[in-house]
Amino acid sequence: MTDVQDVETGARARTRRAIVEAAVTQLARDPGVALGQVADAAGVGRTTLHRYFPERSDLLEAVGAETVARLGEAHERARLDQGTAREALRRLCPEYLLLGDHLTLLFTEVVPDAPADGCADDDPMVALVERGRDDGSLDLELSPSWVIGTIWAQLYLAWETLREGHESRHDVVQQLMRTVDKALAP
Amino acid sequence: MTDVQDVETGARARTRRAIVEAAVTQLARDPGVALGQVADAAGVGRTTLHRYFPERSDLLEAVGAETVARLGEAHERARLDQGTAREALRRLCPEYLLLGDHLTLLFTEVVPDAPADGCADDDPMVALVERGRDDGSLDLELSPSWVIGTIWAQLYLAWETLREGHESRHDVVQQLMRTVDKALAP
DNA sequence: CCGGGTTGGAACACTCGTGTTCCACTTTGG
DNA sequence: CCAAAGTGGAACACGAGTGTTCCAACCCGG
Repeated sequence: MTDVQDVETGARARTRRAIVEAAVTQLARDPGVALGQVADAAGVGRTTLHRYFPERSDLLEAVGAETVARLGEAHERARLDQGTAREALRRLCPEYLLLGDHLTLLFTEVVPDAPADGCADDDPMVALVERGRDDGSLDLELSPSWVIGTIWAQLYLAWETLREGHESRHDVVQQLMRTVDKALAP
Repeated sequence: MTDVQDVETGARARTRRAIVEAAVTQLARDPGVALGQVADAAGVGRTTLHRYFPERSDLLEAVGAETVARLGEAHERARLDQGTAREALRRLCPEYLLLGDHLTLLFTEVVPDAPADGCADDDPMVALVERGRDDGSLDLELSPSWVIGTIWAQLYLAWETLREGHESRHDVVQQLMRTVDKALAP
């Protein structure tokens, strides 16, 4: 039983990581990118890529797993269950922004079975928003799905702005927090 | 000299419109959609589609022109130069929302030379935001490009929400206006 | 030093979308 | 009613991406 999280050392593991990372970058740029281009970006031959991921869908699955894992880490670091929902949200946004291209993948849904923008029932974001409505830290006139959608939309804007390179991360985070906070406060 | 805007009547014009409209819908769903699928959606043969638009780029160009035209009409209807910038913005949002799938095309930039999210200098949106910063109806701590980005991001969210069909247009417009207004007010 | 593990390139067959040509059919306007 | 315009389908060549096989070269550990 070779689990997804094998011994992440040695040549094989290193090659595998390189391919997945390159795939994340390239897929974020163009969802229909050719596998040969991913291989080039990873610095490996196309043959090698196919050795690790026989079919395109296998690679997409691996990328999805990686994204989900990163998402989970972000949730942990943000300690979502501490303080009011709004405070938790203020910790969560910068963490999400660290996901980089994974944000693009989540937003454009190029990846299979990755939790799309607030569609999963076990999404911590859903629970967080529910809590925010209870503790009065969120605007009750906005539906939960709209609140979640707004957060994702602004996160995407923040990441795109950052990727363009015209504004510093500090400025982007500042404006992201300000916008989200004002929009969602009661 | 057969201009883009011919006598928009007769069989040819009707067929042409059907193809372009189908292309807008299909391209919004999948930017890499096959031309055969566009032809099917338009209710014409693939041969006929190629008769009107010899190459894929020709169709994309026509779709882009259509989008730009619709955008212009929305700008006119919103009477951007009347009242404060914030008032104009409140008229503009619902108009933009009427653009439907064209919003998706603008947002995902599948179309050539269509003014991407606030990248064009002659974009009325840029002028509007400049005015808003002058007349004090917009938050000065947010950069102009962030303000424009926020508007587009929320518009896209609104359209996607509407397209899902879980909320009425009235509710969506209500939440869109409330969110944008709160986020961008000083 | 040697042998297994790993790699990359060449070559191949296959699928799919594209763009083209040709021809028979239907519609429409004079 | 009849010719011209418009249409749709079949068939074709072509290119690009995919997935596979085979083999020579390389690296690293025992």
